[in-house]
Amino acid sequence: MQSASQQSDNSAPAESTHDRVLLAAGPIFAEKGFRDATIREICHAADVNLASVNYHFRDKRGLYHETVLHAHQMQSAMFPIDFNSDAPPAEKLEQFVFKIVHSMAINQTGPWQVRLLMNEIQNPTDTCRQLARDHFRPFVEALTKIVQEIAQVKLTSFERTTLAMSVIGQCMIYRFAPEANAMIQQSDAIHPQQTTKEELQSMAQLITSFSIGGIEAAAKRCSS
Amino acid sequence: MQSASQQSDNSAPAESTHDRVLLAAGPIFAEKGFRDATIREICHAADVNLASVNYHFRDKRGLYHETVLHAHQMQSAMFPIDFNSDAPPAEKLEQFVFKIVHSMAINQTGPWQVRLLMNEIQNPTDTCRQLARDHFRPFVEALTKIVQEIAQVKLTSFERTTLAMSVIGQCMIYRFAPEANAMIQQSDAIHPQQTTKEELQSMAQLITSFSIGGIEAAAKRCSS
DNA sequence: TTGCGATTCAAACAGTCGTTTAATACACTC
DNA sequence: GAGTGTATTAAACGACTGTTTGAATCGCAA
Repeated sequence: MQSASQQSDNSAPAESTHDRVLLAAGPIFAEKGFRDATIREICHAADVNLASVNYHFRDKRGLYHETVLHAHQMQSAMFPIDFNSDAPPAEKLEQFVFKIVHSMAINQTGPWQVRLLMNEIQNPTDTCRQLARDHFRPFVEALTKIVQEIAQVKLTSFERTTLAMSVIGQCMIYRFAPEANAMIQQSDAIHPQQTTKEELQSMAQLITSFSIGGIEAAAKRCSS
Repeated sequence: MQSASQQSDNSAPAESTHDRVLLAAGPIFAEKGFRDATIREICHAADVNLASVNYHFRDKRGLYHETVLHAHQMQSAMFPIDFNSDAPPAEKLEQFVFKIVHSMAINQTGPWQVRLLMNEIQNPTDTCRQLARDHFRPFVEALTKIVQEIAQVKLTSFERTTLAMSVIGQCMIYRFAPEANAMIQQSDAIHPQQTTKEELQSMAQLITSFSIGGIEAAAKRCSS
């Protein structure tokens, strides 16, 4: 197998074959999906031999698996969040919304990391199961707690989860189908292509206000 | 080309080859996606010759195109909506939410029509462009008008659209990634697999309450 | 029956894919 | 310099894909 690190220098251009393939695979898997991306194209982009994928990653799925995990940790590191904050719940909710919205809409089509993770979520493999267990579930559970705090009245498990999903749904709708979104809103200006930082900011604030008002209204309805 | 209708009887078993292929293709395209579905599998399921697809639909894409359009009109006919109702806006919003939620969660994995349309929306072809122009856009515009009515204060185009998308996002989040959703909520009961009619009902009511409260709260924030 | 267009059929075609193989080059120890 | 395990390479393999082809079959009018 691979020899950990044989290069002693840290010069950027001299990456190992392993890493060159991993980096090249990301955008290609993200754009074309697992099936339509070909090993030949990836190896060509990485400028390595065709057999490299099978040598370093066992097979195509192995490469895909590592690519998705790598993409997630890049994406996750860019937007850390404090799960144990003692800020008021409204502020914590704002943090969550900002994290999701910003991590999803950095630039036009979204970075390839986001597209890759979206594909994996929509067409999940074992990789997604692993991510769900280790990252997504704790995230959703933390959000659910915040929802309960904002609601004031005691909610059932069903109500809590539905409201939390409402918050997440608002943030993610833009990234689930960006192309179709652009088709629908077309040249009507709005957020598709090239969302500015200011638009992103006000979008997140709108969603936060919407969510807080929504949770309170729904909770009032639940208690009666 | 095909001879319109050569069969005079309406007996169910004797469908034309054209229709048998169309019906068989739906669930297979829905489950496996365009690329992974093979015309050999479709033709085998329809019990017709391999060359039938190319004869009746030109090529694989032609069959896919017709299959998606057919799926949409089946789905659309099942949940009609009154665009020109003069009911109070809150009631109209409730109608919209009910339509989306119900049309998306009929049974566990959703009917193949929903899956097929979701795939097309998430990975759009020209078929999606056609649907967006003829159906999705008018739908979103009608919803946007309702949002404006509920908001009371005059909203900008950006605000209107963002709030309308918030409503849609809440409804669709469950169907964009049903498998991943199940992974996250796992055995925690909740709505994934087998949503009952009652759950669906209360989910739609929760989302409606959430949305009305959300729109009012966001609008109040916008006007200040 | 004969002729004709529409449909169905078995078979093959041409291309692409992931993977394997066997030979080679490399880095390093003894 | 011989030996050794790792890494890279060009070439091929075998399987599967969408599509085409040319003959066979059917329904039906003249």
